[in-house]
Amino acid sequence: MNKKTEATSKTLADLVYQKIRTDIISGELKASEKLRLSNLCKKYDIGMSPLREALARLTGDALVVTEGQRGFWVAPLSIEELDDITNVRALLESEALQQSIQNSDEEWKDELSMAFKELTRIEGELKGRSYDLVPEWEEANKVFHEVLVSRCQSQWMKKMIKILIQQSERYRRISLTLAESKGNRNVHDEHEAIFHAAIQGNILKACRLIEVHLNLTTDNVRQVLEESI
Amino acid sequence: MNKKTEATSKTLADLVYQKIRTDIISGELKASEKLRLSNLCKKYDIGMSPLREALARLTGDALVVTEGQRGFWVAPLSIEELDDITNVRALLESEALQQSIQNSDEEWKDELSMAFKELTRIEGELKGRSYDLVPEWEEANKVFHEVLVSRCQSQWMKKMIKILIQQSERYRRISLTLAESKGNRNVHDEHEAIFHAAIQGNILKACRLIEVHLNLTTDNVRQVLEESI
DNA sequence: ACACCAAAAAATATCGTAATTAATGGCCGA
DNA sequence: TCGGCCATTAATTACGATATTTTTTGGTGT
Repeated sequence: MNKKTEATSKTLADLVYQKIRTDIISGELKASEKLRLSNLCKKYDIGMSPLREALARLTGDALVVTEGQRGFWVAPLSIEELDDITNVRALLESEALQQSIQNSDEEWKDELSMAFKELTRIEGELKGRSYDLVPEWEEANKVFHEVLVSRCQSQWMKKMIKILIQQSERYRRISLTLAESKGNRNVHDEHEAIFHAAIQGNILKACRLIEVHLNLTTDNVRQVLEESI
Repeated sequence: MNKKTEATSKTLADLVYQKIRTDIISGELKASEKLRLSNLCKKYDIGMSPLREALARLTGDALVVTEGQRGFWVAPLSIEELDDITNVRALLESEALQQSIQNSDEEWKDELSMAFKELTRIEGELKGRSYDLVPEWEEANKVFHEVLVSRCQSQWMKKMIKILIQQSERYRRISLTLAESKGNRNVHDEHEAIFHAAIQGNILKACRLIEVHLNLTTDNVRQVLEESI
């Protein structure tokens, strides 16, 4: 069907999987929305086979739910699940951070410093404006959190954290489209505190701080969600 | 193709997903084995479409791995991963047990007592023979562990524990086909200790015991695996 | 004769389309 | 109003076409 799909070792199923995942997390595909296969075929310009494969994989990520012979839906959102996700994520991410700090070396500290510096730089350029939905900040924020736990040796821990972050992101992104986030919070200071504790090897403090950080983010999201329901 | 598939709200993709999963966990499909699609079509008497869907879902469970245009393989086994899985499982399962105990009520204690009694009964009937691979014992063991964490409110915790148990099971089952497990261990006593601690609401003790229990099982499996590699 | 590479052939995975099967909704009669 | 029946819609699956990877083959140079 493609004449010379150069530089593409990926399958169409892969590509559409990523596209749909992005669209669910961004909220373009709305929570609980029915996913009609023929519509998606047109929308993503693709056949049934790769589409179904992609949806099957998204079901594994809990971004899509499916029922017998009745089709697929975007997974619903709920405040209960948001809290659940946050709790499990805090448990896993603080454990991963602990291990990461225990395995830390100079290289890690350099990487972390650079990630924090980059984040700070972007925040400076935004001069007071909200960070949310600014792509560069989103990316730098993601990198900072990834580097934090990067020295954790457990592949399974990382795999699960990845899924949970995906879920959190969906809640956060969707809450941002519903209302401007309340500015009574200094995310930069939270990051800075985590950064210093991590660099200093203060495991307990770093873990406590990251748990607080996750919970504060969730508090924001929950507030918006509660109002909008 | 089926005239009246009554009592079956399940799709073919569902059925073959379960079959293949069972065969991977039991070891009938061997670790790292290449899964040739046409072979599987014949073996499970099914078409490509539902087969591919099933494999996509199994990829999400990390029981199958896939690479671009090169197909599917049964996920490989390694001692490193076994240890990884055990550690994460211990972390999550002891947290879940803690929550379960905190939410415990009389009904839970009854259920747990019954599950333990049933397990004990079956062990009595086996009179010294190894429990492993005896279907009734396997089932009762599974039920006991499930009831233990059943009052944990976190759906995500349970979802992840389920995946990890699946993985552990694969390692355990496969190690049993490689060698008779060493009998220098009293699984019944371990269960009994966990049971009593849980019933008495001794959270710390119960959590410590279940961690030890998981690690002892892994020690057995690791021993067999090390020898056979 | 042997290693190395290129090109053809075979095997296999992937995908689009069409046929099959099940669920849904409306209509009619009780 | 309540079922039951049929038409419509949609999901599921089979199958055939295409693209990709792997293996084999044959040729070339050392």
